[in-house]
Amino acid sequence: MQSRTPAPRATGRPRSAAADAAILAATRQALVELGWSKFTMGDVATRAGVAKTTLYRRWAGKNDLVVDAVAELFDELRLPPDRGTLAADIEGVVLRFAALLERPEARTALMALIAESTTDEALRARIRSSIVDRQKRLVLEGRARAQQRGELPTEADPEAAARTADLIFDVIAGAVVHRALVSAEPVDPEWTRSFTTLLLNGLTTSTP
Amino acid sequence: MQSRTPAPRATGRPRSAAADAAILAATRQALVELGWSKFTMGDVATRAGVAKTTLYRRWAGKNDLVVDAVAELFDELRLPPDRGTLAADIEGVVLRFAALLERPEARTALMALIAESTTDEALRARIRSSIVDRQKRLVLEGRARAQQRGELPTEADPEAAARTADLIFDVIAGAVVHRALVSAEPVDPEWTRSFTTLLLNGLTTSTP
Amino acid sequence: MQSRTPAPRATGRPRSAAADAAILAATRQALVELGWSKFTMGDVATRAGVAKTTLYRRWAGKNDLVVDAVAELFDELRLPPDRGTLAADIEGVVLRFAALLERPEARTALMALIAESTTDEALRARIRSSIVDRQKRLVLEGRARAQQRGELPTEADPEAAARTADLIFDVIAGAVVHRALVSAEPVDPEWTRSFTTLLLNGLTTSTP
Amino acid sequence: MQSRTPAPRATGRPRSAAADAAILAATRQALVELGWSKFTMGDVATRAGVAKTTLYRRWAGKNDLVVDAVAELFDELRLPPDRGTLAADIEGVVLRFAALLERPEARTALMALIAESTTDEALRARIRSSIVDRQKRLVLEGRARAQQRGELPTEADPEAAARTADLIFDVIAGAVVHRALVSAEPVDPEWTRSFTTLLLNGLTTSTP
DNA sequence: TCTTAAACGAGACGGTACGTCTGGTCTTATC
DNA sequence: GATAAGACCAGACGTACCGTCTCGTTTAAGA
Repeated sequence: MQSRTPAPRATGRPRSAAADAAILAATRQALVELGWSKFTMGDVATRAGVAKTTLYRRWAGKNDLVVDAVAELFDELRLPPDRGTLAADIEGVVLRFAALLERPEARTALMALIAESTTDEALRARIRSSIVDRQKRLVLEGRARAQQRGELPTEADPEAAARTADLIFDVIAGAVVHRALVSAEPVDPEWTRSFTTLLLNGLTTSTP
Repeated sequence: MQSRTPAPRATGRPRSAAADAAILAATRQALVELGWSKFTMGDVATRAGVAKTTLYRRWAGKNDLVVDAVAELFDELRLPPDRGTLAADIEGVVLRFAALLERPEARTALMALIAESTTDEALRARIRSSIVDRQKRLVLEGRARAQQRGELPTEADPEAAARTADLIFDVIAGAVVHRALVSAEPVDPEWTRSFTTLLLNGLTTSTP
Repeated sequence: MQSRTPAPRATGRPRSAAADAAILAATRQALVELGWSKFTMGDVATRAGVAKTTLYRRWAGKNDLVVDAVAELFDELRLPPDRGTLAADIEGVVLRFAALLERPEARTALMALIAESTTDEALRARIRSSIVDRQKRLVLEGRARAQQRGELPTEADPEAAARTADLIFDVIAGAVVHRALVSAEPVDPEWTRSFTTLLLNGLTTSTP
Repeated sequence: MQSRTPAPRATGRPRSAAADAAILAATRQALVELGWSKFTMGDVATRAGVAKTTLYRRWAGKNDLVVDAVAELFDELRLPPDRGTLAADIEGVVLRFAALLERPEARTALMALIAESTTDEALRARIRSSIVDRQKRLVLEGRARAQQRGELPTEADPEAAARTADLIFDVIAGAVVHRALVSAEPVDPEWTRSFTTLLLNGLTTSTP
């Protein structure tokens, strides 16, 4: 986020830090109330009690602004305290992720940004670094715990280990997002348990 | 799709079927070239050689039009011919689905529509009936084949069977979409094989 | 008006005379309720219970249709019965003309058509032959009566007589129209008497 | 005209005076080239090198804009220098008024505005205050000169004097407009002399 | 009575303008 | 030099009419 204030200027009126916070809060509020397509920069400025120029001085446009606004939400995601088993850890993170996706500002912004990113490589990079990649640590931490417990073997090849972590991340995040946003069904404890069982045991053995 | 011609009128000049086809084709072309945010109704009309009013006479707006345009793409998805094993069938359908998601019009439209659908219940229903639910048959057909081969047991409870099918659909579709659009990494045969192994055997046994 | 049915066709279904009447009546009604700028062909068609094509089969456009519709009103203008003096005859015709201009359909249509005619020579000719020139007979008849009574001399030069008639027509019609539509003041008996006195006696002698 | 800048704002970027002038000039040019019915706001904006929003920020629509544009023309009308007789003064002002009505932008706009004003009371008031009433001073000045010369008596009753001035204004303006726009005949010196003679001497004595 | 050809209703069609809204920039005066 | 205010250009929005067209149906005159 500090990337957008490239150099600390020595002269003139300093930028208002309060304005930054107000703008990001107003952005999230506007996303909640309006959704993506009715979300406008002018509206955010009004809500934040700020001039439009102040927005554009800090962010290049809608997309950049919203990335920062929702990144703050995703930064709150944490791995739950160690519950003793890999299955419990997975269920915990799935439910926390699902809780995040139930916030309307996250739902609408996330999908819209990904849609925009299909034709905007810079935006894609920004989303990955600000939002997506930060969540991978959850997978890595979870695996480390499981390996300590002896539930998972320690992989020799670090490259293969990274590939597997990416795969698991895509499976977990993808399944939860698809369930919540595409199928539009609740990610409740029951579904979470079924999903975790499938993920751990596989299709051939998880069905009794 | 026939929902947009509510009643077969007996009187007046009939609607041009050629215009319908030209508009849907122009819609896909515009999505490819412009992406979602620069996609405009006027541009589609011009490409299709049609007046803007003709678009609005058939579709209420961008969203409805694009749903129909991309639904035509998804209707082309077919389960590959029986390859003898469940693993091969899964890999086949994953690769076909990934191929579809590599088409820029599908990528950009799908995510944007889902984003819009988070604040538009009618749109969500339209997407489900026109696009999503139709693909579930792939899961059902694949399971039937596997059950005939004896790879999967026949479930007694039909409700539980339906829930499982939904779960598998969310996992497969979600993982592929996430890999392709969020992680923006290729869904190549190697990844597909790893994913299929994980799905069939589970996390605890699939990592040697 | 018959100019719009160029040749009596020998075959096919004949045009409905009832439709003609209904359309002209609907035209006047629409002018009353909507004024010129909100007057639309489609609305007239609906009011007349007729298809738009039926309008365009008979008239080339708004202007032509309205010319015919208001011409019917102006055809009702008659010189009042001989009241014995030129002053009384003038007052009579001024009041009748003013009564016509109080009809909203006449007010709005007349000025609008004249405005259009400034950039449409054919329309100007059509207005003159259908509306304006027909009223000149009122001036000619009035003069003839006055000459018979001896109130006005008989002019020797017929060309000069015609020029004078045109001048008087412009003065009477122009003054009444300007009073009614531009100044938007009532053309009541009092004003009519003042105007007639001025017209007969002139500025230098009419103000006591 | 200043009525459209309701309050002198203290803050924000001030409105461009250059834009105002460019728009009014473009309006007159468009009226000349296109006439009233083909005159469009978008076209004026393009001619003036201005965005459509800039037009609508200042004027509510076509009518208001054109009133201001033609009012500037009418403001140029002046009583000619004193020519020594009332007849000469009248002829002078008639010819100047006629010259104005020969400008296509004045012809087409004036009649169209009057037509619109028949169903729009606010527009009528605007036309009167911006265009019509300002010309009455010509009548008042002319009468004052004539009274000084002794050609006309000084009226005792100021109300009657006002009524007479209004009447003369309607007769002069009405006759000239009718001659120029309805009869579509030239207001040349010959016609002007005949008209002035009629106005001064009346019908009964002006015809030899 | 049976053609037959134009008139008719309905409404879709390609266009064009409307007046509004948004995006992103700029120009003021103020802080 | 940052700020609030708001004017500015550019261009898309969805609507309304225009005048034309294409249907299927109706209707009178001539065969």
